[in-house]
Amino acid sequence: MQMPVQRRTTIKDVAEAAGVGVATVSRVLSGGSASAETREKVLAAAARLDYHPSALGRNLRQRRTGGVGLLVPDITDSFYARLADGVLSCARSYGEPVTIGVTGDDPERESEMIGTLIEQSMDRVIAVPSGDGDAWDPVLRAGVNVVFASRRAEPDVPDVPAVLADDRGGVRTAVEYLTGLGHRKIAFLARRGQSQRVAAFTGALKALGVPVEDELVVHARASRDSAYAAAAGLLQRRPDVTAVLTGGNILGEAAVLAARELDVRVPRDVSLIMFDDVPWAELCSPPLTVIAQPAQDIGYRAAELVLRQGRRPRTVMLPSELVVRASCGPRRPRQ
Amino acid sequence: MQMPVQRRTTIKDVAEAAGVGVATVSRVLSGGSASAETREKVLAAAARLDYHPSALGRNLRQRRTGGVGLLVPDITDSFYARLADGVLSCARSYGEPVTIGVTGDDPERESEMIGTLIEQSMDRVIAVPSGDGDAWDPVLRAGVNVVFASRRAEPDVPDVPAVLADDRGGVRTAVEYLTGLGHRKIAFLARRGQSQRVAAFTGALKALGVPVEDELVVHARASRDSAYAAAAGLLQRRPDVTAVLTGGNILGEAAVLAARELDVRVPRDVSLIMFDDVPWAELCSPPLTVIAQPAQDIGYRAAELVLRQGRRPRTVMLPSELVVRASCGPRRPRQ
DNA sequence: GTGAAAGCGCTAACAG
DNA sequence: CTGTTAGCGCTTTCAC
Repeated sequence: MQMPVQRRTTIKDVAEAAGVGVATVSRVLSGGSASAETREKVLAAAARLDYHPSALGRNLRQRRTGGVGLLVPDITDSFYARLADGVLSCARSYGEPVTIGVTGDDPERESEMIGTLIEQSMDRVIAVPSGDGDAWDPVLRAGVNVVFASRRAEPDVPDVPAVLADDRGGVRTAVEYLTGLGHRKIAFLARRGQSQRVAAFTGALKALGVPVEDELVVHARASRDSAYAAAAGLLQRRPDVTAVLTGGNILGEAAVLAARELDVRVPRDVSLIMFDDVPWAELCSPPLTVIAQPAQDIGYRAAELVLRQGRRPRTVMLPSELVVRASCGPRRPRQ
Repeated sequence: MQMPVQRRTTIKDVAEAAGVGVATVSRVLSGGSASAETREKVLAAAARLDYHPSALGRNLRQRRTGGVGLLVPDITDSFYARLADGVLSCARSYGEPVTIGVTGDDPERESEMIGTLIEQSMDRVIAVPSGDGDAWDPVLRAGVNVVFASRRAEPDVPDVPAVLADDRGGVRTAVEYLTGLGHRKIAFLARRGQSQRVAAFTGALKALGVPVEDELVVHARASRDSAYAAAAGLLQRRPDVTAVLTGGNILGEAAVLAARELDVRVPRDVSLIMFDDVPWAELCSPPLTVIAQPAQDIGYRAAELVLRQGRRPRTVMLPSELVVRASCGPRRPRQ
């Protein structure tokens, strides 16, 4: 049994039904000039036939795809989900569809997705770049409008605006808070590619006269497993560490889990600050002190930047904020 | 200063460069038959010119859009994020882009998004339907391939396959577990539209000979605020309730928060079971007992259904599982 | 103010 | 095996 597929109503059908030319229909429907009478007829016919203009035809003609592409490392990560939500929400108000791609923070996969996007003639892309800034070169030359969100590419791509949270400020505040509690052996659990935050971290330590140990900066890949391994490894290897700062909420989750597993008490044995606020930070035991970032705003602003044609500001910096809850305490040597 | 936008390389350019006709290029690139020599020339020319076929042209010609549309209530909800991740992951293996829309569980917004999708000529859609089954009628008649994920529409739309988790089984197991612990006053915090689960809930109670009180089924809207209000309201209004089952993780979050705020201890004063397992359920204090659903699988399977052309099974049911942690205890009257 | 016609980039007939 | 041709549905000159 075959589903009775009805042929799509086209602009031509409407033109015939209204007794006018196709050009007129097009004009009326896109707000061009037409006599009141004609407009009336066209609108009536369109409504009667339940006509929906085909984005395909329009886009082909205009050599561009409506809609925006969005590339995030992991949609399962609450931070990126909120960022995506911001993008979606802004795009909706422009009536633009958004096509999403997950890069897994893998430069190769990222290029692959970029390929798909330009194949779709997407001419506006928001990305949390995972990889090689060079990968963006062909895209830019193809005239695609790119905005980076949450981080820049490395090496940096000039001419691409970005919407960022103030990592530096966040890290500095956190480190000051921790040193204020007496901590000296502070570790940083980072995701690969968070060199920005790592730099801010070591910079903050130096500024406060705390010696920097390279070994206390630990890198993990994007996956939960890798995060857990990194966290557990750190806690076991360095019992002298009394405070940990994590570069993201997946890493924070891993740190809490690892600490619990290894019977390291938070905040008694080690203080913990996590990058990015998530709903569960408050439900956690103990409730986690975090560096909150306006994930949703970042997405929204990035979408605005890419959707609003006209002059484009170079870069937008949004504030981070230290939200103190109960995962930090005064330094008490663990061993 | 104007960005030097280079005109897109078209199939015609490649044809000229290779000294063949456009049809030949098309054939070679889509795996049709051609002499080894010609194929060579075409491929070389394509590579040299960095040619990427335009999906726009192809789709217009073929009267369909590659790619699949995905409609979820809230991408910020970890369950739907994981579902989306499953879809994305499957789609990627088919090389299909996915366009995502957030419905906010609002039928009106859902219709709006459906409109956008058919305007894009999307001919394959995966949806967690929020509303009116009737809204899907025009879509189906337009020949769009729809698969529902995680729930069906109401009133149900025939001919639309669905990938579901076994709600019924999950609820029954949970209720049995709770009654086994001695609980009789069990409340169900539901999102609007979860009539399936509510029915399973009351059904399970009846089967166990526990009297059903309508007032113990509380409905909330999709937002966190509404969820919190519902949870807090229930806990205050009915101090005789000793166990709560929540229809989703946002509601679970709200219940934990409300209980904490109202100084109701879990599981001492009230036992709590949440629908859907999320990473933070384990980090919560106490760790939450949950009905786990294979969110990612649901998405993946739904994508498979919609992408694999050919015979389409009616419906797929995936198992739910009760994961016992520490949020339930024996009944102890609260007042 | 309105219609006819020319494509946008591609594929599928249809000839050769 | 390959080239020519006719559109897919739409917008946009360009005449009238």
